[in-house]
Amino acid sequence: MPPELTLDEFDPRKIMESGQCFRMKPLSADTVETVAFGRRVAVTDLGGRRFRFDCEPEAFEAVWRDYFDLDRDYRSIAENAPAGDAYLARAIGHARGTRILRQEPWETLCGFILSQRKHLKAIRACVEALCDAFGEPVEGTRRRAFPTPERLAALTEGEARLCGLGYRTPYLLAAARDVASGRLDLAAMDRLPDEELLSRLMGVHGVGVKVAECVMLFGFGRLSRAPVDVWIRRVIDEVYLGVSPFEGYGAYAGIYQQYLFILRRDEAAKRR
DNA sequence: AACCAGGGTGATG
DNA sequence: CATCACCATGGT
Repeated sequence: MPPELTLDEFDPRKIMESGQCFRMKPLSADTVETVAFGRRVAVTDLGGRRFRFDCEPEAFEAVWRDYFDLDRDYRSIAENAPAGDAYLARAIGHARGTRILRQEPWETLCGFILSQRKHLKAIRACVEALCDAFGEPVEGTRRRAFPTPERLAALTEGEARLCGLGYRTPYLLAAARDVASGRLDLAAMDRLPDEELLSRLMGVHGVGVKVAECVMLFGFGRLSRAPVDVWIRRVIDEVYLGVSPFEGYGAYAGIYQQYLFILRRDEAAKRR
Protein backbone atom coordinates (compact mmCIF):
# COMPACT_ATOMS: atom_id res chain seq x y z
CA MET A 1 0.00 0.00 0.00
CA PRO A 2 1.59 3.29 -1.09
CA PRO A 3 1.45 5.88 1.68
CA GLU A 4 -1.26 8.53 1.50
CA LEU A 5 -1.32 11.52 3.77
CA THR A 6 -2.64 15.02 4.30
CA LEU A 7 -0.05 17.74 3.94
CA ASP A 8 -0.21 21.46 4.48
CA GLU A 9 1.92 23.87 2.45
CA PHE A 10 3.09 21.19 0.03
CA ASP A 11 3.03 21.59 -3.74
CA PRO A 12 5.19 19.07 -5.63
CA ARG A 13 4.75 20.86 -8.93
CA LYS A 14 6.04 24.10 -7.49
CA ILE A 15 8.99 22.26 -6.01
CA MET A 16 9.66 20.75 -9.43
CA GLU A 17 9.78 24.21 -11.03
CA SER A 18 11.63 25.86 -8.15
CA GLY A 19 15.08 25.27 -9.59
CA GLN A 20 16.54 23.59 -6.52
CA CYS A 21 16.36 20.11 -8.04
CA PHE A 22 16.94 18.93 -11.58
CA ARG A 23 15.47 15.44 -11.87
CA MET A 24 11.83 15.92 -10.93
CA LYS A 25 9.48 15.68 -13.88
CA PRO A 26 5.74 15.50 -14.57
CA LEU A 27 4.09 12.16 -15.31
CA SER A 28 0.60 13.63 -15.68
CA ALA A 29 -1.36 16.72 -14.70
CA ASP A 30 -1.36 15.77 -11.02
CA THR A 31 1.71 13.54 -10.65
CA VAL A 32 5.44 14.20 -10.55
CA GLU A 33 8.25 11.65 -10.44
CA THR A 34 11.78 11.84 -9.19
CA VAL A 35 14.81 9.64 -8.59
CA ALA A 36 17.13 10.05 -5.61
CA PHE A 37 19.04 7.85 -3.18
CA GLY A 38 18.94 5.12 -5.81
CA ARG A 39 15.14 4.99 -5.62
CA ARG A 40 12.19 6.26 -7.53
CA VAL A 41 9.00 7.88 -6.24
CA ALA A 42 5.90 9.35 -7.83
CA VAL A 43 3.86 11.89 -5.89
CA THR A 44 0.21 12.38 -6.81
CA ASP A 45 -1.87 15.36 -5.73
CA LEU A 46 -5.24 13.82 -4.84
CA GLY A 47 -6.87 17.14 -4.04
CA GLY A 48 -8.01 18.39 -0.66
CA ARG A 49 -4.40 18.45 0.53
CA ARG A 50 -4.18 14.68 0.17
CA PHE A 51 -1.08 13.17 -1.47
CA ARG A 52 -0.08 9.66 -2.48
CA PHE A 53 3.57 8.67 -2.52
CA ASP A 54 4.01 5.81 -4.93
CA CYS A 55 6.71 3.82 -3.15
CA GLU A 56 7.14 1.22 -0.44
CA PRO A 57 6.12 2.43 3.03
CA GLU A 58 9.63 1.65 4.27
CA ALA A 59 11.13 3.80 1.55
CA PHE A 60 8.78 6.61 2.42
CA GLU A 61 9.92 6.57 6.03
CA ALA A 62 13.58 5.91 5.24
CA VAL A 63 13.98 8.42 2.43
CA TRP A 64 11.09 10.50 1.18
CA ARG A 65 9.69 11.95 4.39
CA ASP A 66 13.04 13.55 5.07
CA TYR A 67 13.76 14.32 1.39
CA PHE A 68 10.60 16.40 1.04
CA ASP A 69 11.06 17.93 4.51
CA LEU A 70 7.55 16.86 5.44
CA ASP A 71 7.90 17.18 9.20
CA ARG A 72 8.67 20.88 9.15
CA ASP A 73 5.92 23.38 9.84
CA TYR A 74 6.08 25.67 6.80
CA ARG A 75 2.88 27.41 7.79
CA SER A 76 4.42 28.77 10.95
CA ILE A 77 7.59 29.66 9.06
CA ALA A 78 5.46 31.73 6.68
CA GLU A 79 3.50 33.29 9.53
CA ASN A 80 6.66 34.15 11.44
CA ALA A 81 8.32 35.88 8.50
CA PRO A 82 9.92 39.25 9.33
CA ALA A 83 7.15 41.82 9.73
CA GLY A 84 6.90 44.94 7.58
CA ASP A 85 8.50 43.29 4.57
CA ALA A 86 5.90 43.64 1.85
CA TYR A 87 7.94 42.09 -0.96
CA LEU A 88 8.74 39.04 1.14
CA ALA A 89 5.08 38.72 2.09
CA ARG A 90 4.18 38.74 -1.59
CA ALA A 91 6.89 36.18 -2.34
CA ILE A 92 5.54 33.88 0.35
CA GLY A 93 2.07 34.14 -1.12
CA HIS A 94 3.38 33.43 -4.60
CA ALA A 95 5.70 30.52 -3.79
CA ARG A 96 3.58 28.93 -1.05
CA GLY A 97 3.86 25.16 -1.18
CA THR A 98 7.53 25.17 -2.09
CA ARG A 99 9.66 23.27 0.39
CA ILE A 100 13.42 22.98 0.63
CA LEU A 101 14.40 19.47 -0.35
CA ARG A 102 17.06 17.59 1.54
CA GLN A 103 18.95 16.22 -1.45
CA GLU A 104 22.06 14.08 -1.59
CA PRO A 105 25.14 16.28 -1.16
CA TRP A 106 27.04 14.66 -4.02
CA GLU A 107 24.28 15.09 -6.58
CA THR A 108 23.57 18.59 -5.31
CA LEU A 109 27.20 19.57 -5.63
CA CYS A 110 27.33 18.33 -9.21
CA GLY A 111 23.99 19.83 -10.15
CA PHE A 112 24.97 23.31 -9.06
CA ILE A 113 28.44 23.07 -10.56
CA LEU A 114 26.66 22.40 -13.84
CA SER A 115 24.06 25.11 -13.24
CA GLN A 116 26.37 28.05 -13.89
CA ARG A 117 25.27 30.11 -16.86
CA LYS A 118 22.50 27.66 -17.71
CA HIS A 119 18.71 27.72 -17.74
CA LEU A 120 16.81 25.24 -15.62
CA LYS A 121 15.86 23.34 -18.74
CA ALA A 122 19.45 23.02 -19.90
CA ILE A 123 20.62 21.93 -16.45
CA ARG A 124 17.98 19.23 -16.42
CA ALA A 125 19.03 18.04 -19.86
CA CYS A 126 22.70 17.60 -19.06
CA VAL A 127 22.06 16.05 -15.62
CA GLU A 128 19.70 13.55 -17.18
CA ALA A 129 22.22 12.84 -19.94
CA LEU A 130 24.86 12.12 -17.31
CA CYS A 131 22.51 9.73 -15.52
CA ASP A 132 21.51 7.96 -18.73
CA ALA A 133 25.12 7.47 -19.71
CA PHE A 134 26.79 6.63 -16.41
CA GLY A 135 24.14 5.97 -13.75
CA GLU A 136 23.03 2.63 -12.30
CA PRO A 137 19.54 1.27 -13.02
CA VAL A 138 16.78 2.12 -10.56
CA GLU A 139 13.98 -0.26 -9.71
CA GLY A 140 10.54 0.73 -10.98
CA THR A 141 11.65 3.09 -13.72
CA ARG A 142 13.72 3.25 -16.88
CA ARG A 143 15.53 6.25 -15.49
CA ARG A 144 18.91 5.83 -13.85
CA ALA A 145 20.52 6.99 -10.64
CA PHE A 146 22.88 9.93 -10.56
CA PRO A 147 26.38 8.55 -11.28
CA THR A 148 28.68 7.84 -8.35
CA PRO A 149 31.81 9.93 -7.75
CA GLU A 150 33.93 6.89 -8.62
CA ARG A 151 32.22 6.45 -11.97
CA LEU A 152 32.65 10.08 -12.93
CA ALA A 153 36.21 10.22 -11.65
CA ALA A 154 37.09 7.45 -14.10
CA LEU A 155 35.88 9.40 -17.13
CA THR A 156 38.01 11.24 -19.62
CA GLU A 157 37.12 14.83 -20.33
CA GLY A 158 35.99 13.85 -23.81
CA GLU A 159 33.54 11.25 -22.53
CA ALA A 160 31.99 13.61 -20.02
CA ARG A 161 31.76 16.44 -22.52
CA LEU A 162 29.31 14.44 -24.62
CA CYS A 163 26.63 15.21 -22.06
CA GLY A 164 26.66 18.90 -22.94
CA LEU A 165 28.59 20.09 -19.90
CA GLY A 166 30.71 22.51 -21.90
CA TYR A 167 33.46 24.32 -20.03
CA ARG A 168 32.13 22.91 -16.72
CA THR A 169 33.46 19.47 -17.61
CA PRO A 170 36.80 19.84 -15.77
CA TYR A 171 34.94 21.27 -12.77
CA LEU A 172 32.72 18.23 -12.53
CA LEU A 173 35.65 15.85 -12.89
CA ALA A 174 37.60 17.75 -10.25
CA ALA A 175 34.73 17.34 -7.82
CA ALA A 176 34.46 13.65 -8.66
CA ARG A 177 38.15 13.08 -8.03
CA ASP A 178 38.05 14.99 -4.76
CA VAL A 179 35.19 12.86 -3.47
CA ALA A 180 36.35 9.54 -4.92
CA SER A 181 39.82 10.01 -3.48
CA GLY A 182 38.40 10.75 -0.04
CA ARG A 183 39.92 14.22 -0.01
CA LEU A 184 36.38 15.55 0.24
CA ASP A 185 34.32 13.47 2.67
CA LEU A 186 30.77 14.68 2.11
CA ALA A 187 29.27 12.37 4.73
CA ALA A 188 31.62 13.62 7.43
CA MET A 189 31.06 17.22 6.37
CA ASP A 190 27.47 16.93 7.52
CA ARG A 191 28.70 17.57 11.05
CA LEU A 192 30.79 20.63 10.28
CA PRO A 193 29.75 24.12 11.37
CA ASP A 194 28.51 26.35 8.55
CA GLU A 195 31.65 28.40 7.94
CA GLU A 196 33.89 25.37 7.78
CA LEU A 197 31.49 23.50 5.52
CA LEU A 198 31.42 26.52 3.23
CA SER A 199 35.18 26.74 2.93
CA ARG A 200 35.55 22.99 2.32
CA LEU A 201 33.03 23.13 -0.51
CA MET A 202 34.75 26.16 -2.01
CA GLY A 203 37.96 24.18 -2.03
CA VAL A 204 36.65 22.29 -5.06
CA HIS A 205 37.83 23.74 -8.38
CA GLY A 206 34.81 25.35 -10.01
CA VAL A 207 32.89 25.91 -6.79
CA GLY A 208 32.51 29.52 -5.67
CA VAL A 209 30.40 31.11 -2.96
CA LYS A 210 27.09 30.84 -4.76
CA VAL A 211 27.39 27.15 -5.67
CA ALA A 212 28.71 26.29 -2.21
CA GLU A 213 25.78 28.07 -0.58
CA CYS A 214 23.33 26.19 -2.78
CA VAL A 215 24.89 22.89 -1.79
CA MET A 216 24.66 23.87 1.87
CA LEU A 217 21.00 24.84 1.55
CA PHE A 218 19.70 22.11 -0.75
CA GLY A 219 22.12 19.28 0.03
CA PHE A 220 23.02 19.75 3.68
CA GLY A 221 19.78 21.18 5.03
CA ARG A 222 21.43 24.39 6.22
CA LEU A 223 18.22 26.38 6.06
CA SER A 224 19.80 29.60 7.28
CA ARG A 225 21.98 29.89 4.16
CA ALA A 226 20.77 32.28 1.46
CA PRO A 227 22.62 31.93 -1.87
CA VAL A 228 22.92 35.15 -3.84
CA ASP A 229 22.48 34.51 -7.55
CA VAL A 230 21.57 36.96 -10.32
CA TRP A 231 17.88 37.02 -9.37
CA ILE A 232 18.52 37.58 -5.69
CA ARG A 233 21.11 40.21 -6.60
CA ARG A 234 18.38 42.04 -8.53
CA VAL A 235 15.98 41.72 -5.59
CA ILE A 236 18.58 43.14 -3.22
CA ASP A 237 19.38 46.03 -5.57
CA GLU A 238 15.85 46.86 -6.71
CA VAL A 239 13.78 46.14 -3.62
CA TYR A 240 16.15 46.42 -0.66
CA LEU A 241 18.21 49.29 -2.11
CA GLY A 242 21.44 47.34 -2.15
CA VAL A 243 21.28 46.11 1.43
CA SER A 244 20.88 42.37 1.86
CA PRO A 245 17.90 41.57 4.09
CA PHE A 246 19.02 38.03 4.83
CA GLU A 247 21.03 38.76 7.95
CA GLY A 248 17.76 39.63 9.66
CA TYR A 249 15.92 36.58 8.38
CA GLY A 250 17.16 34.13 11.01
CA ALA A 251 17.28 30.34 10.94
CA TYR A 252 15.04 30.05 7.87
CA ALA A 253 16.68 32.68 5.69
CA GLY A 254 17.22 30.01 3.03
CA ILE A 255 13.50 29.32 2.78
CA TYR A 256 12.69 33.01 2.43
CA GLN A 257 15.48 33.31 -0.10
CA GLN A 258 13.85 30.60 -2.17
CA TYR A 259 10.51 32.41 -2.11
CA LEU A 260 12.14 35.69 -3.18
CA PHE A 261 14.03 33.91 -5.95
CA ILE A 262 10.88 32.31 -7.33
CA LEU A 263 8.84 35.51 -7.26
CA ARG A 264 11.51 37.60 -8.99
CA ARG A 265 12.21 34.96 -11.61
CA ASP A 266 8.50 34.43 -12.35
CA GLU A 267 7.85 38.15 -12.58
CA ALA A 268 10.58 38.45 -15.18
CA ALA A 269 9.15 35.54 -17.14
CA LYS A 270 5.71 37.10 -17.17
CA ARG A 271 7.07 40.25 -18.79
CA ARG A 272 8.23 38.47 -21.92
C1' DA B 1 19.69 34.07 -35.67
C1' DA B 2 21.61 36.87 -32.07
C1' DC B 3 21.39 36.73 -27.28
C1' DC B 4 21.71 35.08 -22.71
C1' DA B 5 21.77 31.73 -19.07
C1' DG B 6 20.62 29.87 -10.24
C1' DG B 7 28.98 31.67 -12.01
C1' DG B 8 33.91 30.78 -11.56
C1' DT B 9 38.68 31.41 -12.76
C1' DG B 10 42.72 33.73 -13.75
C1' DA B 11 44.76 38.07 -15.00
C1' DT B 12 45.08 42.87 -14.24
C1' DG B 13 44.49 47.58 -11.77
C1' DC C 1 39.98 43.67 -2.78
C1' DA C 2 37.35 45.25 -7.51
C1' DT C 3 36.93 44.59 -12.07
C1' DC C 4 36.89 42.03 -16.43
C1' DA C 5 37.30 38.88 -20.46
C1' DC C 6 36.47 34.44 -21.20
C1' DC C 7 34.56 30.10 -20.78
C1' DA C 8 31.11 25.81 -24.32
C1' DT C 9 26.37 24.67 -25.15
C1' DG C 10 21.59 24.78 -25.36
C1' DG C 11 17.18 27.28 -25.19
C1' DT C 12 14.43 31.24 -26.74
